[in-house]
Amino acid sequence: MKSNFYERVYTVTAEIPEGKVATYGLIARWLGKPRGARAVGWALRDVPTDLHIPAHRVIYRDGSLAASEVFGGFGIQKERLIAEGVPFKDDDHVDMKAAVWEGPLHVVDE
DNA sequence: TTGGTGACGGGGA
DNA sequence: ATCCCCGCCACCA
Repeated sequence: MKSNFYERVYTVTAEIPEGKVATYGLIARWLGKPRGARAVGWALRDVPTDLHIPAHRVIYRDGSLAASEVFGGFGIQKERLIAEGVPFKDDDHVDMKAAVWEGPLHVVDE
């Protein structure tokens, strides 16, 4: 059993399929921590780049993206999402209704 | 152990 | 939509 919250966040995030996105709160919920959204954001902030975790697919509940500086530059996250086919509602909001991932079909142990 | 911190989220004005 | 405030959580000095 891995009590390591970070690892569990990475595991679920790694499962987000191309063209789909998830939110911090959703991931927290799948991990059994409905109120742990901030902790998820914290975990994603420290993702080792060599793990190839698609952290850019995790966005805000309202479809907006992370601070422009976070992914190495203005618009980087948006470009990557568009390249994967993620539908946008407008210039800076993902079309959540169509792009949110349903979530892992299996239970994520604690 | 305590306290500060932040890639959050929800509710109210 | 925007701003503000507050509760939550894991981390790290």
